[in-house]
Amino acid sequence: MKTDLRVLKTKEALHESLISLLKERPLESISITGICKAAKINRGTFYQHYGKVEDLFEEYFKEIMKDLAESYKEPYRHVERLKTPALNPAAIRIFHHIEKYKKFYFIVFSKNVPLSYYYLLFEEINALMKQDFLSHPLIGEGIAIDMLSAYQSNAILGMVIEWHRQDFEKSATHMNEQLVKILNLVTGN
Amino acid sequence: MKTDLRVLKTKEALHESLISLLKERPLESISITGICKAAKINRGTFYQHYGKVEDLFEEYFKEIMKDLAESYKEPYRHVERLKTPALNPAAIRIFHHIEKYKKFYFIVFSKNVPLSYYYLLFEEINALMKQDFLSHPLIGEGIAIDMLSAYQSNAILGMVIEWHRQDFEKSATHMNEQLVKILNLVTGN
DNA sequence: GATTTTATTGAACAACTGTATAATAAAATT
DNA sequence: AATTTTATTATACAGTTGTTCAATAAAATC
Repeated sequence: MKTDLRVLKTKEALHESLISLLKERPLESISITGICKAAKINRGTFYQHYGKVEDLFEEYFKEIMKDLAESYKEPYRHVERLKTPALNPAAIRIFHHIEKYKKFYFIVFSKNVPLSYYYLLFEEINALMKQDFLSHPLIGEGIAIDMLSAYQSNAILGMVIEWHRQDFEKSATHMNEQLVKILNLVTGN
Repeated sequence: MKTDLRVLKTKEALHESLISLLKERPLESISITGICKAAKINRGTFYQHYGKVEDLFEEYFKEIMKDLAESYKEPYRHVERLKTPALNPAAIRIFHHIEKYKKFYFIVFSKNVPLSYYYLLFEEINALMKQDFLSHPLIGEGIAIDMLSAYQSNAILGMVIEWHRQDFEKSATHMNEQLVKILNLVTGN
């Protein structure tokens, strides 16, 4: 009794409708009425599952982030582990993940979108960063581990913000190189 | 011919109306119609200056951020400059500034608010961070200065996010201490 | 102080929002 | 296969949104 087929069909139709509308115009100009018309779903049904257009996008965005989460499980073949505690799987994967889903991250980092998308991404990276710190007990005196991981996670997202500001022109590999250089600089090369 | 008195009055009335409504209910539940009724301003006049409720809040938020910008001009009396390049005036002042305007930053960092507020804060800190890096030419090989400053600025905002998540319970002074400790750790104490 | 400029008002309109209800259709359960 | 449960639909309604327009009032300019 978990997933009624009708609900699955409805959500699928709404998802596809949103995606197809997003190819034509920006998120903020898309109305609930418009999505429902395109999806041939009653507007009342939309409200049974979501409250606003952004909630629908958020659900879709979570799907995309699953790809990020799963990519951690792979052994990191291509990048050998560096001595710095900040360069962990989260950091290594994030740029390539974003590059892969460029189109969506253009939206996720756009001005008029709710802060909640940013938080979703932050929480994902932060959780892995924290986990990595906990398994490397080399951390220091009187520092709240939550603060440290928030610091490091968001530092990487800062690079993503700058990357987005430059329309994701640089490659993910280049971003990783920049990160390594910054970490080497900051760790006192 | 710069500031028509009527415009000033209108904006002032709308600002005050928004602030007073914010004391009762959250930003997302406040309508343009409601603000205008309370301000005794015609709704059409609102649209002459803003597009949505969030734009009005943004204007108010910019006023508050002027306080942050101005606080840099004071000599930093209370904190002696540390050797690390990351601890600059921006970093030093930010926590106290946010503590001072707690109520507004609860909104600025809330989930359903547009990402643009976050960006405003980021840009403010980032500009100062960059400026500080440029005056300290000790920066390294092949690192884009924009990336480095984005990294450092947003790292600090990461701490603010965690701080907000804990309802700003810790003091600004405590946050500054945490920052110094993290920088000492990361710089290789 | 008279004139010009322009912001504000009030009204009206179509579209969208958010909510509710009864009827229907499609699943799940037995 | 019959029954029960529940998601979807169709419809309706009051309120909000975004826009336009002529009339008015308040500033700026001369």
